[in-house]
Amino acid sequence: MDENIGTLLAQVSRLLRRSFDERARGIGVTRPQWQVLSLLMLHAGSNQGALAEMLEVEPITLGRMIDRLQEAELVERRADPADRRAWRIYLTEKGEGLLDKLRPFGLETLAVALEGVSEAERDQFTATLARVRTNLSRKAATEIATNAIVNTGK
Amino acid sequence: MDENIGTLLAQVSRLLRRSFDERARGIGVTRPQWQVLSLLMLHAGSNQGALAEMLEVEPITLGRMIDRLQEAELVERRADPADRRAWRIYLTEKGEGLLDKLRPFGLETLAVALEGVSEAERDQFTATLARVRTNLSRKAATEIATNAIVNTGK
DNA sequence: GGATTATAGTAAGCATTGCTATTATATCCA
DNA sequence: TGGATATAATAGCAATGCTTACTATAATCC
Repeated sequence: MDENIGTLLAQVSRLLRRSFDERARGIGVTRPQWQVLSLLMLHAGSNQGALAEMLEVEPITLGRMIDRLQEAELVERRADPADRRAWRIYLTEKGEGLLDKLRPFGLETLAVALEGVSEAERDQFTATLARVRTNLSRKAATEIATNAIVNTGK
Repeated sequence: MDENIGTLLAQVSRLLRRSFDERARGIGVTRPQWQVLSLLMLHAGSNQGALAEMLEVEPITLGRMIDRLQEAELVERRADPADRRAWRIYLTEKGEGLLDKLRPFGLETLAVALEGVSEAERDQFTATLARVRTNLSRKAATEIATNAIVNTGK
């Protein structure tokens, strides 16, 4: 009975990363790096704290990923004109080009992972994952608490 | 649209680890270490390769976790009498005692994570996770290929 | 029986991730 | 306005995890 949900989830997450990394190895980008690049396509100019929050990692974790991506010339830090503590992060042209190459690897990894899983099951699976994320997220916990106070104290 | 299943899964797995580690910090054991200890309760005397396979990690990864658990006197390596290359891994008494303390933390973490997820949804979720693990596992891939040959060449 | 091949485990090196602590800058409030 | 507090980012340490390379031992095959 190792079919504990937590263990299973950890295993699947690791296998998924390994599967993507095997495919993308030639390109020299890991899955977490790819996720940062993808996020930057949608949220160019965000600062490190905001990106960390979107990815549910600690700011220092994201900061070091940006270090490496900057070293590889895939992203660049630009000073925030309004806040001298903060950096704003942008994809470089090289980074944008790489994203186009990586997309097929992501799709292929997911296709293999979800083979034999119906459309309905995928939707249900995504919904449950999203719910669990909300349950565990520090940000969500705070908001829920705040709402509770607001609602109770109406 | 960051609701990519892969990203979501990685986030949830990370949040789950963080949540468990927050609870178990005082005890000085991380979630992956706890998983190794739990596995040893069911499969005492396994060698490192077998444990690594059950956890879907590489042998070297498990070997170093055993190093640390042995250093903490939670497990012990005994020489395999029939194979001088191999170690057989056993929980110590201290390790068994710790497991009893950790179990509530694991249950609490999972309870928080799955709040608002019905029994049926949990079963479906577990089933999908298990399916994805099979799809991504190297061992499974080999077995499937083998079965295909066997079945085709009947 | 002896060479070849396979298996168990370890070593080195790197990336990812977290914790706590620290620095620099903003913001708030009295 | 000036001190307290909050926020953005970084530094150091430790654990996890993978790849490649290596050693020691077993198993196999001619």
